[in-house]
Amino acid sequence: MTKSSVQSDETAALILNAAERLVAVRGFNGFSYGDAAKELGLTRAALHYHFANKADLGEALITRYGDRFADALAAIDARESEAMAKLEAYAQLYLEVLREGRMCLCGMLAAENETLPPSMQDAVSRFFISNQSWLSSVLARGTELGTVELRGSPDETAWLVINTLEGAMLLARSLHEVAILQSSIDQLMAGLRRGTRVDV
Amino acid sequence: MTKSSVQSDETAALILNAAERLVAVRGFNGFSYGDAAKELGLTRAALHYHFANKADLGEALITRYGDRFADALAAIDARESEAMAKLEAYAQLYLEVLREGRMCLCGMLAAENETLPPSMQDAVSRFFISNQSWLSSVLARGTELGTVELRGSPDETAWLVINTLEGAMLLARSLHEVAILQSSIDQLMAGLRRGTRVDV
DNA sequence: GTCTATAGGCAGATAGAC
DNA sequence: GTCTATCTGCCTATAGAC
Repeated sequence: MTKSSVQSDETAALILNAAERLVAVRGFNGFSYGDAAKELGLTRAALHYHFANKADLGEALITRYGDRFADALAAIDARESEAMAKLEAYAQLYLEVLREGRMCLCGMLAAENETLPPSMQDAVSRFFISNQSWLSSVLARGTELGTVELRGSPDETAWLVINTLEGAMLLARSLHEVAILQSSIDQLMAGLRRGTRVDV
Repeated sequence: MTKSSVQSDETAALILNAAERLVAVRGFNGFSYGDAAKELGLTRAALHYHFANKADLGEALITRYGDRFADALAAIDARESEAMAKLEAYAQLYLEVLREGRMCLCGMLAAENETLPPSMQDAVSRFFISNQSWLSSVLARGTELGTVELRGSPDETAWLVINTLEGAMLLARSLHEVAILQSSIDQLMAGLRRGTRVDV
């Protein structure tokens, strides 16, 4: 790999960093090449060299975000063996993003779905389906082992977990109240943990 | 009231109708005066006559939406006396909006929060707090009467309900799968209804 | 790779005729 | 109340110099 191509990759990564934060905070439609260029001390033309158009940049954003999320899930699998511990770690990912004042990138893009290029819509869908699939496996395994108690199927419950976390993030961020997410996580986990339910 | 002022009110209402749908589908940043004007067969200048600037239009949108939601909650209170029935009816409001292919107006605006004029941010916050307050009362009353069983305080659980519904709407809409919301509603309700929990 | 310059379009907003 | 015309500014994107 030549020096210039390394620099190119590094610049591309810096652009993705800035763009990811801007999109997660302001939305794809509230973000422009000019915003990112300004932050990086570059011109808009330089950004177009690395990402020819906004749809390309958007796709790259989602792909990298999805890859990073997949890595995080693999790390959780390597670190935690018990289902509830995995779920707690999963929820912590959302809390960390919120504490940076961001939305989940794909949660933000889901809101803007109707205005996104189809390639980005598809990438967002894949992100959620991948998360749901991981969660569903964790929930199914936890049920087998008796640490998790479901009210619906693992698939349905997996969606409930994602929905609750994404929605709680949305509300917590707009109300400037992290506790809104924290408390929803606590209640969600209490509802899944076997042996914490109080009546019949 | 003169005929012309009636026409003005009617035109203003038509503008709000078109704008509300466009914003709930495309977002405030994905919406323009031109979009609404085109739908109504008017010019952008005509819209500026009724709503001088976009922030004014946005505030009017939220105010009217909040008033309509408050009316719907009052109708629920008049129609249903039991807490779980009220909660089911509340959830149905979200399902109806989703079936029209829309997001909750304020859920959409919550995502775009950081790019909104402060007056709109405040109005969105008030909307959610008003909903949370109503839900909290319903949950507290249901607990007293023994039809509802909470895992947290009524306040915390009220946020959980809103978060879950907003998040489920967000995901269901972007994945074109109404069942994602329906199933989250079912699980949420099952978790609140006394006597449906299966273990201790 | 990054720049300057620019094209071409659409945005929000206003002025003034009707 | 609604129109046409216009201002101003920002946007995405490209061409071509360095």
